Amino acid sequence: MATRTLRTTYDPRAVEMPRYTEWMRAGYFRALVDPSRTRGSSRGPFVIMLPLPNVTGESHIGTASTFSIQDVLIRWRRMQGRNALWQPGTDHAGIATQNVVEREIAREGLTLEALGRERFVQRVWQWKETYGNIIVEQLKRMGFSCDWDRYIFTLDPPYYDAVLEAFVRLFNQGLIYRGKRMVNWCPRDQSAISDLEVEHVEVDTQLWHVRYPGAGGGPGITIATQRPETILADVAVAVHPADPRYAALIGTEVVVPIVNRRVPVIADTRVDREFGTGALKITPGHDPMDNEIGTDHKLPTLVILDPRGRMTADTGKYAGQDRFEARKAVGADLQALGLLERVEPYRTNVGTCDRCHAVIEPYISDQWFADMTSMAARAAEAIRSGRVRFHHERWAKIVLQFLDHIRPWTISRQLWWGHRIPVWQCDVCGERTAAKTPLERCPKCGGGPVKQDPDVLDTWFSSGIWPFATLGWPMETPDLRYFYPGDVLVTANEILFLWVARMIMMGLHFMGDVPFTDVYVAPTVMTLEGRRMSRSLGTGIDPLEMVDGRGYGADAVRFALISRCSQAQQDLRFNEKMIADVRNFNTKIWNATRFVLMNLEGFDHRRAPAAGDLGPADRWIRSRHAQLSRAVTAHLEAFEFDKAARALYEFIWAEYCDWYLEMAKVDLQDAPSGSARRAAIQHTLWSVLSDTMALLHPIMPFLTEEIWQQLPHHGDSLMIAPWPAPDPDAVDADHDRMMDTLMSVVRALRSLRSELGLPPSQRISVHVRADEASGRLLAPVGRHLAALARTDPVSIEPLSLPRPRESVTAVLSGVEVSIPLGGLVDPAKERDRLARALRDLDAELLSLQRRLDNPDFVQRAPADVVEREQGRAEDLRARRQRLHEIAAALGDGPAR
RNA sequence: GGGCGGUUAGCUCAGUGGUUAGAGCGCAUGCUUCACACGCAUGAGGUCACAGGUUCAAAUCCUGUACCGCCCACCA
Repeated sequence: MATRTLRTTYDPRAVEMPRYTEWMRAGYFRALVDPSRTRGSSRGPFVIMLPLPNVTGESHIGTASTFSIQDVLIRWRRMQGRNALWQPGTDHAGIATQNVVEREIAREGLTLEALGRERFVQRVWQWKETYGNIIVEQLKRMGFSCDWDRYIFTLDPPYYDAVLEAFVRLFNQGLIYRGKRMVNWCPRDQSAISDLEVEHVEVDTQLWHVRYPGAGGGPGITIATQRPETILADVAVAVHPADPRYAALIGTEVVVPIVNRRVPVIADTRVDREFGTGALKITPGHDPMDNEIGTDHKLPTLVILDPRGRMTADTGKYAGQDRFEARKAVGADLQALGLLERVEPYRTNVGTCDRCHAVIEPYISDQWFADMTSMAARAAEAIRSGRVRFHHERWAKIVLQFLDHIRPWTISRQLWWGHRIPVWQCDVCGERTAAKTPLERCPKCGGGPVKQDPDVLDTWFSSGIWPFATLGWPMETPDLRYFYPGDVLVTANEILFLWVARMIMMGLHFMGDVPFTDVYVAPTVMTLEGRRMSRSLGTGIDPLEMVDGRGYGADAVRFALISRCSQAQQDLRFNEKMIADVRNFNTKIWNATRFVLMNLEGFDHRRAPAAGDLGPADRWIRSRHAQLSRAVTAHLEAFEFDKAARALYEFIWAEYCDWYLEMAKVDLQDAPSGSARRAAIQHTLWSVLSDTMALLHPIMPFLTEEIWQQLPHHGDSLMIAPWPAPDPDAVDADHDRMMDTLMSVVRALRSLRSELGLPPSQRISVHVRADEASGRLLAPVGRHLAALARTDPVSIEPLSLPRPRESVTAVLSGVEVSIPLGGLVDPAKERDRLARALRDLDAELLSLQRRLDNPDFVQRAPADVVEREQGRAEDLRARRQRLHEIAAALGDGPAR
């Protein structure tokens, strides 16, 4: 073939997108039911459900990292021959999307009310058509090999139908019920949210100490509160029954300031005597614990805040004030009344809405709840029995903790964008009926007109059925039978409860089986300072900006993230430099390929080299490659992506490029064109590089495909090439040892050269003297030794021969290398060098000898360990002896 | 308040009982060595957070302490 010339740098921008288009066109991402590839077989299905990004989503380093891991798994399994399905889609993301569009219409001076439900929902659809594909395009740009033909949006009609089906079934099973409860209310979003959507944040606030005078004119009781505005809704003051300070007051009445309401002093063990004054004001309308206490003591519930968090009309002068405004106003009035004893600074947690960050209001309202108790128990059992495994396994404990303490799930949202709750209530008899198709009349009383519930479902309710609803459920489709249950779920730890736990619960409930067997929890990507990456904080790295803006390419971003995804860490500190480093790695691979291509004239891959035609370097790199291939596969199987990436990096750079290619240069010089020997070298250059590209492909699909296509004899895409099977026969301990010896000799020579200030351009003559074993190892690579150390041709002589005079010598195990310098040897420097070498050797020998002199060690340590240490000691003593000889020959031997 | 993780070279991290603890980056020195200066070579740099303990042997196992981070939690 003709020599190809390639540029010395690789431009990912020029190749990545066109290549992706080609893959798409070829249909490589597609997964189809194939009964001949049976479940559980080596060619059977392998399924990953993409953690569906929000339609409002944009490229984010966190998604880039979890999705890169998924693509590694999918591409690797696909190459292994599995029928790999990566199911993509996007989430309608109820509150998030509604907020975005609400802001949009607000800019036009419109409000929700003015627009009306139907027109608003239409607007959101319009918005979705315009912007909803951004995230999909970004995923494609990263090279992710999802089966886009199967792309699903959670409000697509079939998926919508599945969501309603799930609701109706749970409703009819009595697992969904309606109730008037205290829920987490977001005054900004005007909706209930679930416990999991509340983010607790630490804030500095104040603790107000307020006196409630006794109804009979006594001093009364002083309480401590963070929320003086809720005093208006107080219905009691509670103290601990065993608190001597207040024992006499229990059963008496005190007067709530401002509203002058007489309320009882009650006793309840839930009061903490240590906190504040030990007396607790009871506000059942605005505090969860007070609500419980109020219920138990049959106290009335007063409400003084409206759904927007403003004081209600019946609060007199405070009516209409925001809760925080009212807090100050009430505080001032208490002060004026002389009932505010003191205000102290106080640090505490407040609940905020995870979408809009408004402070959550505990609020009593009518909502739909799902009772998850039995589902959680089954999910917990599945995890405990190992049917679902977590990586790292510590996450299992955390999920179990959640499942073991499961609480009712508030599933209704007072929004317009989402799956509308399929419940119709009869105007006449009040009966509520769940049905997938709209009802006209009440089925209970037969005639009453019905109205549909106005609320929509929690977004996470619909994503909980993602693993099977995407495959056609509730219909028994071939897809569902073939692809469910799936295999791996890769996600960030922040949605373990919101999503992962719920998929396990729903999968077991509706499908009778877990949705996946392995959950890999990816680390959270942080800045170098340990701050969360976030666009709003300006601390983020935008992967797309790295890929195209900075020109590093998708491969570099993927490798940089994956090589640092260790299971042990829950954080991943990351910066742009790490991506730039991978770009350098890519250039290195690219140039190694150029070198290989330049040396493939006349190469025919069908001419498999005979064993005798392979040189020592060829055998060594084939041996190392076989070991690499085994290691990479094992690491991927163990979800150790960082180790797989590092093994590849190490092999390519430090073994293939730094040593093998340099040695191959020597071999190519020696092997005549057209010879079998030359063909063997070419075959090694080509096959090791090709197979390494295959191993690297799941992590860096674009560069590896590009090189695969440049290398001769690869017709089809690397995407569908077989995963390299390690060749056990290639593993060659003798040649591994040979190279170890060669490397240490070469390094010793380079080190001497550097220390003596001999520039690389200066050829030097060296004497290598070796004992029998080392001599045998070095003899076949003498030419390489000379080339790598840039010396005149060397002959390997027996160690028993005398050292050359007037030379400097490095002493290795079984080998000595000497550089004759004639009169240029500086005895002082040389003595110094030898003294340092001796000092290191002695230190090592000393600690070793101490161990060997310890009878406990010799008796108790395993025999092989003792034997090895004895061997080492012997070697060290021999080397020390030689160093002493050299020093003695110099005269004025170094002080011991 | 409960739970979990981390602490190893200037930085980011490997290293889970057995050589004198490693890598990449950064730093220093030298190099237009015919694939690559986004490179090559050589080198400096660590009392493995601290204190106890177990063991013939501890960065590694156990206990405690400190600091950093995360999750859960109705002490107002």
